[in-house]
Amino acid sequence: MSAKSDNETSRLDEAARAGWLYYVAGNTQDEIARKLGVSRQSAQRLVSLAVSARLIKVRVDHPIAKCMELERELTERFNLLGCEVVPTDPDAPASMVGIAQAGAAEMERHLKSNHPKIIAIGTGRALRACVEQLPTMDCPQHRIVSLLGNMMSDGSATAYNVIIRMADRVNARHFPMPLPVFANSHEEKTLLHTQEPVHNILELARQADVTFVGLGQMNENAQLVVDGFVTREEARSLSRIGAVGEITSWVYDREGKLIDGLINDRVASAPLFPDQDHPVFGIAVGEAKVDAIWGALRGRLINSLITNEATAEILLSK
Amino acid sequence: MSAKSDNETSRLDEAARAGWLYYVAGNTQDEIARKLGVSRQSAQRLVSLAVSARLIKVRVDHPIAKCMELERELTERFNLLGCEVVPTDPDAPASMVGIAQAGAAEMERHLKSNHPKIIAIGTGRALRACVEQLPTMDCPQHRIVSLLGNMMSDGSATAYNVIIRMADRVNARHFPMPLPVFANSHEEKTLLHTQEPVHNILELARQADVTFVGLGQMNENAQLVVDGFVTREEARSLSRIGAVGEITSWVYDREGKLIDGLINDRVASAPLFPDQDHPVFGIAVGEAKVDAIWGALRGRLINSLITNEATAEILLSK
DNA sequence: CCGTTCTATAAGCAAATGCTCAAGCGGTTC
DNA sequence: GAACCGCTTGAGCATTTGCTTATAGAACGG
Repeated sequence: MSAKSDNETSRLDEAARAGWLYYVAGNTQDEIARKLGVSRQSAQRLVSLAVSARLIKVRVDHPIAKCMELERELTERFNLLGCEVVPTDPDAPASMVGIAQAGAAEMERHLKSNHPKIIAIGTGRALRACVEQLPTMDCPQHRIVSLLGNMMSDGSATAYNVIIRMADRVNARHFPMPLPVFANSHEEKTLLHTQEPVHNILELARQADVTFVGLGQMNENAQLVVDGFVTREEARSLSRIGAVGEITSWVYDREGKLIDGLINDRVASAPLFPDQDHPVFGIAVGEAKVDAIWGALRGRLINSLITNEATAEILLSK
Repeated sequence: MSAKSDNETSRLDEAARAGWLYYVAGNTQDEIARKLGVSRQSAQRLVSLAVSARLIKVRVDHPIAKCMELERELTERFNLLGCEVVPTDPDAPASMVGIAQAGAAEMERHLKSNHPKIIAIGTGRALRACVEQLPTMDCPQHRIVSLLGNMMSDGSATAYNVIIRMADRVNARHFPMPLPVFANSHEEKTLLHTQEPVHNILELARQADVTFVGLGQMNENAQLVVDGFVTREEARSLSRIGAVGEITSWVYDREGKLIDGLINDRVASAPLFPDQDHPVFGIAVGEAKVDAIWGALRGRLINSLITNEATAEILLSK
């Protein structure tokens, strides 16, 4: 199934062994070199390969008081099903470091279940980072369904194809959405949605046991603008009429209400089901996203949150 | 409940934060020092505290081919319910490093269950090492029951009081066995076992959902001899009539059959229930233990095994 | 068969890390 | 109030690590 050569596999195997000797058994790289019968440089390379191939998983097993407190406050204030707040690196307050690990851990919890689950996935930088942190596993019992297509209207694909990467890592059945992000008109969208396969996928998404989405801010730096789905001009008008964020391209205001008309008429993504019982994780960090997060929480477009300390503090100070 | 001062707690909190910045966010200790507003030396101390307080958990997430293969062979040959083989440090083939982590991970799996479980525990260096690796958690739903007392016949206690440490770490109800390891006679043992509280504990042990025991070899270096429960002379005679190992002080031969009479008449530990459906993990490493492990597996005194590569290889070459 | 390419090894160096020791600091004892 | 104890801090130093460059050998293709 995998295209890896024996060569590469045994190399990873050696790397795992070196990583084990280094991180678990506490050997120095010199010792590892001797024990494995290679040069110190090779040992160093093996260890660093083990790290970069994400064979080495580190977690901090201590409830950092501040983060716990923020989780508690957020959960209470927004009646969340789940909430995780990770420490912030003061130099990179909007970095995905930590968030990615936490998100991956949450995904892993669900994936490890023997009970078959439907896992719905949006797109975006945050989700991509999370999926990159997933270990390779074997989960044929689960189904991963995409909440939105990743086609431009001309048929070309966008960068953040999260679902393919995820399915690849965890070996699960997956259902990418064979649609553009935006239809050319409301009518076209309706038409697309009635196609049999699309209909099935939308149905799966509706039944998802757990959902993970990224949150986009709605201003001139919006991902929708960067990706070219929405013109700078459109973004400005959306912003002017109160849009603060988007989830799977559904644009909403500070109350978490979807904006009527405009581009929401043409969004081909699976509809959002606010206030359901199954967890819907929003994953986002950074001051720029605070309004988007706040709106999504208010309108219960999401009911679970993964963010960092700095972002959580701003959210709670509003 | 805990005797930790606020001071100590906040120090651990800082340590966790430093550990997070170091291991997860990949900062250097200089950067951490700056971000946390302390000297580099303090940062270094915090990081090393985080490690020594076992806040930092590292696991290698790669099926090392050799170990997998050994697990498969052992499982097949001895029809095991569970088997884990960890890499061996060539310089310390009988070291608990790795074994302890693997054992702790197995324990953690059971402890994390919401469903209340009865977990039975023996004693010994291996089990102690495993328990030391457990994170602190809160598991009031489970019951931990000791399979044997830890009293000398004069009432003094022995070193490896595993169950207390374990219960302490995971905050579960626990049932130490209020008995000496050996009674003075078979009659006394029978009498002791009919006492109400002892009877209850034995009953709990019988119902255990999962059991963890260490395996002792039976020669002049046997733990039973070291601890002074058995004289060197007795050990020699046991060895002469075929004893190869002991589990919770029950002595058995190379077929895994309990040795009739002699000290087995006086063992006050919970009886062994070979061939049950619930996992009974034996944890042991080292060439010296191979005969003991082999016998226990043959007689199905254990049905699951945690050991290391080197030991597994010798086992399979027999 | 030769040249090319790739990889492992070796040497060396700068940065990062871990450790030791002495000084400082707060509290306690006499 | 002086001496002392325990603990933390800061400085210096030895070790370890990550990275760069040079070289030798193996693998490959023509």
